[in-house]
Amino acid sequence: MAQKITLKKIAQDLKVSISTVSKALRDSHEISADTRDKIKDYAKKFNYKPNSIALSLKNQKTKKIGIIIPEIVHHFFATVISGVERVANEKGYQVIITLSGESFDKEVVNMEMLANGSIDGFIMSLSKETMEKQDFHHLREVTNQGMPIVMFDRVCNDIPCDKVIIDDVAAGHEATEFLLRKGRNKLGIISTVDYVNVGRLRSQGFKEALQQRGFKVEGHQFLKIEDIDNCEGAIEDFILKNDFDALVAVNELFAVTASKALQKAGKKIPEDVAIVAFTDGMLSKYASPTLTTIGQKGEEMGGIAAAKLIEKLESKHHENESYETVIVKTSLVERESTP
Amino acid sequence: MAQKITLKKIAQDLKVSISTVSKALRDSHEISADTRDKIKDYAKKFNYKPNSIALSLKNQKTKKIGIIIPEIVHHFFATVISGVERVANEKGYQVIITLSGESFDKEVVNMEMLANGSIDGFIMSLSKETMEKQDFHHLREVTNQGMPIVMFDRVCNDIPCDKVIIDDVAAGHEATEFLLRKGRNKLGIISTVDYVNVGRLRSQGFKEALQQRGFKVEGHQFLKIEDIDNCEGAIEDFILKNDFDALVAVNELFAVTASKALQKAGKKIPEDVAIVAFTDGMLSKYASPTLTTIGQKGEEMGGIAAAKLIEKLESKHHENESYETVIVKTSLVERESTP
DNA sequence: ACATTCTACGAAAACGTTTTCGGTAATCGT
DNA sequence: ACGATTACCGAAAACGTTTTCGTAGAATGT
Repeated sequence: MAQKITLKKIAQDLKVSISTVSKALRDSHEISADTRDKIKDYAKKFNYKPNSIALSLKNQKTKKIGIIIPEIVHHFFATVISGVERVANEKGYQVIITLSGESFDKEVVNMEMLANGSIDGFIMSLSKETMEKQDFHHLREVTNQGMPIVMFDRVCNDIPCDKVIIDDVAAGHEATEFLLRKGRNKLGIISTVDYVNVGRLRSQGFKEALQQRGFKVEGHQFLKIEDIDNCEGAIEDFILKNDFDALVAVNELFAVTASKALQKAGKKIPEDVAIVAFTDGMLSKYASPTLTTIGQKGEEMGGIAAAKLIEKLESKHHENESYETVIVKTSLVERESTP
Repeated sequence: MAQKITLKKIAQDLKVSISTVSKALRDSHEISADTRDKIKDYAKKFNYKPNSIALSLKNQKTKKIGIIIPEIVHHFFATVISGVERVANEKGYQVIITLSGESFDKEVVNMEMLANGSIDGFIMSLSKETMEKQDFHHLREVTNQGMPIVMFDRVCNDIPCDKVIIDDVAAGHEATEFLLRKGRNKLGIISTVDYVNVGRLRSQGFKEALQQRGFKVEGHQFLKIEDIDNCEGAIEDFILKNDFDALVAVNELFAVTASKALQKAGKKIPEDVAIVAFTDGMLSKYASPTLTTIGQKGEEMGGIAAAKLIEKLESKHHENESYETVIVKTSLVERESTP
């Protein structure tokens, strides 16, 4: 009903110029106390708030940061967003979210839409398809225009930008070493296909830990899942065909699926088989038995990513052309799935 | 590096006017084929994309919709966002997300920030504090300015707007009736405090179903949880002090917590105690035993909310001053926690 | 009394678009 | 050959800000 109030309208109603209104509201010394108060009262009465679009256009910055992630219905990504939102808000920024749905094309389209002035910078985690194709032209285009990107979790090294990751190799190593110290020696790992960084790197850590302890590492110890939504069959096969006494799973879903398959096969957890999962979320906390996991610190990663991006945005342009990769420390949370 | 290219720059480089460039790019018949092609080639070469901020300012619409939800680290809300994002994107809209963190003040602040021209309309679910205070002035202010709101899940009736909800009473009824038909007759319900709509209404459905079947309904059958993060103690008490043979829980967390407490107490599920939960998510699917739940259709709700909002936005202003409440049908998914 | 400094305000540019309105040629019709 | 139409292009306004600059009158200094 009541149209949005603008500087112009206030100026007309009060018979002063637009400049005067603007200055009065910003407490300029150029304006007499009388007119200043008059204008401020009027503005408050009609609940004036400067139009952020106009400000964005004028200032050439939007105070918005764009997020592109594969999925939001995924606890880890949700925690990251939560962290980004928290520190962004603290610094007066808002967050625009788009979802790639693991599709390269949608990632490209979303980037183009956001890069046309809608935002000041990106925080993103690459889609599976992008990782697979290794096609990063859309990222390069954006950085070439001078728009900063901070990548997290699923990153690539071909683009000059800050990155926030966990040391997946070290984490895989830690999970494996933990199981070895518990006296287990027939280990398997349930991972993703290799083009997904996290899967490959955690598997590598797994391998290194075993080799360091002098164990032989063989192919049958590795299961690489392609379709995360249909993993039951593969996992069941995997645990039945092998005689593991401990499993590492690169995410909760694989872990709980394995846990169920094992129990169905009459194995006791953790007595017969111990399990360590990644990505400490709901499932780990509430599965039966609860799962020992390596936490991925999504909230923290999001917060760091946002802080780094905003720092770049607010440092006087170009000055700071160095890029950093922050490695977030993981932490192992012991629960019932390990002895 | 390479500065963003604008109409002005193209015009300068090609020695024509800005208007000519704009028209050429939009295939105006006023421009000769020669200059049109020349301009289009140049624009394509430098990857020109119209600045969306400038467009927003000119058109007085941003093609963005704002979402305000209590938490994003919550499967139901994540699915809703996913649905909103999907249909919004289909219709050329983008999504800005802010989190209230269940805080009234943050909800107000976020609304004010977004209402200053950043978006064309709201989709939101109220924070717990807002429900408790029953203070909706911020919503009224926004609607008074002519900005449409669509509320979902946690709604209020004091504001003229579209709403998307599930029929919580009917759903509570359905869950209860389902258990009764299975022959159970000592039922309890684990719910939230009453000012949270969904808890109150589902409890009401529970009550009605029992009364319809001629059962007496007593206070000891109801547990109302205040602090969702510390519910174990209360739930354990509840199931030990009562001799239930079936439980309704208004969310997954309560259900799985109860399930664990019951098993710890030596009860078998579903033989001794059956459980029906709400909000079909990860936990229901992967708990042990898996949980029979009433799905909340978050994705669908989000999609409907977005569709209704965009419809309002694109109907010629003011014409359509009627508001609708869409009731999304729930569906019961049977799993192991019921016989 | 005259030059100088303040005080208080307005005009206008700028951000990047789109669109309306004119205007200048050239072409057409007769 | 003369008016009318057409093809093609530019100027300018508008969206809502902020900011630089200009300037009128008043106050001050000598």
